[in-house]
Amino acid sequence: MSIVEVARRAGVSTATVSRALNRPAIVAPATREAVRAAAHALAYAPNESARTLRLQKSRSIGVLLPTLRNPVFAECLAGIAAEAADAGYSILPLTTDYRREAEREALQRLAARGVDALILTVADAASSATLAALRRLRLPYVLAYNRHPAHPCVSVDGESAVAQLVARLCGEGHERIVMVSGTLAASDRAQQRLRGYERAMAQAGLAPERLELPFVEPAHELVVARLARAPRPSALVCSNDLLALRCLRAAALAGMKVPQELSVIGFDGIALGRDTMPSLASIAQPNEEIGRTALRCLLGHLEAGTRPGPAASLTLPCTLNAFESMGPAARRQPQPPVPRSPA
Amino acid sequence: MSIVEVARRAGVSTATVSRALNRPAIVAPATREAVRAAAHALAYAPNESARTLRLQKSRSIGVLLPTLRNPVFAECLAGIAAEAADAGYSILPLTTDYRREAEREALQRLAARGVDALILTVADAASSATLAALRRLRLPYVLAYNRHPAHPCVSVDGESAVAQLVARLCGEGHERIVMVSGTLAASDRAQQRLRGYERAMAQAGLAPERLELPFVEPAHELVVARLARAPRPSALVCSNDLLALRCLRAAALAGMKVPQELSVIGFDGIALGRDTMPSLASIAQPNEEIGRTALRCLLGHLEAGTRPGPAASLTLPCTLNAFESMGPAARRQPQPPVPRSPA
DNA sequence: TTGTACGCGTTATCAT
DNA sequence: ATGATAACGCGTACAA
Repeated sequence: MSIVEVARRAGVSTATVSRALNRPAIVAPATREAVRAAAHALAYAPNESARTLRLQKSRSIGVLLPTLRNPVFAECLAGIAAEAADAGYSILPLTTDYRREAEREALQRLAARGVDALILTVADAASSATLAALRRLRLPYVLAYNRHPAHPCVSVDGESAVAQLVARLCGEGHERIVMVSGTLAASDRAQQRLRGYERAMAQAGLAPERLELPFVEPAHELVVARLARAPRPSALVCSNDLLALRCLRAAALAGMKVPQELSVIGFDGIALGRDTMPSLASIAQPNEEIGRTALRCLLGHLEAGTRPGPAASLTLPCTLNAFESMGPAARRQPQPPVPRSPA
Repeated sequence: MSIVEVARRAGVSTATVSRALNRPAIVAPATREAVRAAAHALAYAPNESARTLRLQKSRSIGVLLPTLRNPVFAECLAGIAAEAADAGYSILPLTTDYRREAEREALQRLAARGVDALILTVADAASSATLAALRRLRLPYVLAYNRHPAHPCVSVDGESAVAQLVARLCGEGHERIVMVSGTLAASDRAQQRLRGYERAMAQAGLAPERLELPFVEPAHELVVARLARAPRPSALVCSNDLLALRCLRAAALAGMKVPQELSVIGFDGIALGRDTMPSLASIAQPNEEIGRTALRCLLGHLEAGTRPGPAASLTLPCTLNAFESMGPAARRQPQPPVPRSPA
């Protein structure tokens, strides 16, 4: 089913077939149609490997993500995949499970596969050996979620978003706000969010407090234990939605009403947060849009024959989903009950 | 950075380089080491496109899934990806968003990319035009989640699992059990689960009742409305966990206590179900294992030069996660309160 | 044990 | 407007 069969069937040379299919304008209408008919009849599809070898372009994009078990990255990949499909590109996804060695290996494999460009989320852009290796390969790339002045990044300003959130919480009377995060070493995003929290707390003159949760295990107990201990927090700002969901459960286990006695806010805005009870307040990132944007950025540069540099970085807006799990702080002194009917 | 440079640097022919790297046993130890040193020094990685063209094998597997937004498929893909990485294979994932036309297109693209085999989840195996086209391509493939006697499938027996669950619920006093499902046309799995429900209800002499929820929207209102109407259900058996989560929320909105007044059971066993309040009871599928198994099955056949047939089908066990959201039916007649201390 | 030469399927260059 | 041909990088049959 190669171009040779099509050529034979259409009674032309292989060169003409190639031209008729790739640059229809430069062949005679009659031959063009003959070729098309033959190709259609044989259900001919050009062999992409041969094409890649010849053109030194694979029309494929490598994607390096920490995991697909976190809906954030699954959604991002969905965005990348949709946009790639539209443009006739394929994607080669590889996950690292947050292991730094895995990043290097994956990069090698993607390079060998001849991807035209890469979208990646690394553990820590500042210290990444992977990025150093990537620069040497001179492959176009864009980071997703990571933020670093030396690299082209499609990301959100998590630090400011968290700072704004904390400021808002303070404005609503919260004084005991605890930041819940996972293993900081695994994610520069978590570090940025923590910075935003610390900045806002300092500005409000409040003492910061951090609760670090082990990565894999639900670990509700740790949260429950903290919630039971005085001074009890009035708000939990969580580094991501998966943690926030666990905090919601922990609050229930600890017997604290959300949001009356405790506000819980996540980060990511995963779709499932709309279905919980209470629904999960969260700083929502446009995950799918991050993927789509990163891919479009790359394609633009590929067409132009250039590579995205730090100047190509884009900061997408995140929005606060002020859902049910957040509210103003409970008053310190309980008020008398509101009378049923106006006096 | 081709094999030519390595050959030059090692002072041998390209043929020797190829042999030294692919079949080390048949070259002299000294040359072998020289070649390895040169390859290492140049960070040489064989061009996969050239290799694919020459060998007519791409060491890549196409993966066709409905969506990545449902954690079920994201987890499955993670399993496929992990197993593929171990075996030195790449994966090319494409999603269809439950659109049947998209299945055909995707198949064409995967074939053009020269994948060695395919793993796919189609809307409905019985009526799939995609599967017909696939057979004509003579590409090895395995269906994941789909179940059909004419195809090799890695799946679970959802029908029996739901039937058993319903039987158990009946045994625990439930009499008003409603099945909640999405658009049936989009998924033969949902149809099978419904059959299991209907069978068990018939066996118990109970009247079946189905609540169909529109696919995308949360649609809590529909569930709330049904919960408010007499006769109120005592149990909701949901076709998947995403629906079940919504039912959990709907129950809270309707003021029904779970599981005391209403049991809610899902299907899939997504990881997030452990973190909700109450935790989500669910018939858990081994999603990741389904992916891994499908891939291993394919690789085994690729090695043997054969193609999996219907006889290669595997049914993996699913397990009932009897978490907090399910319990025995409330007694019809309220009992007198239990005395605090024994008489 | 190693080297030479060919072909995998495609597209671009250069003739015609 | 079309055809012949070389080249992309690799693995292998065959020759040495």
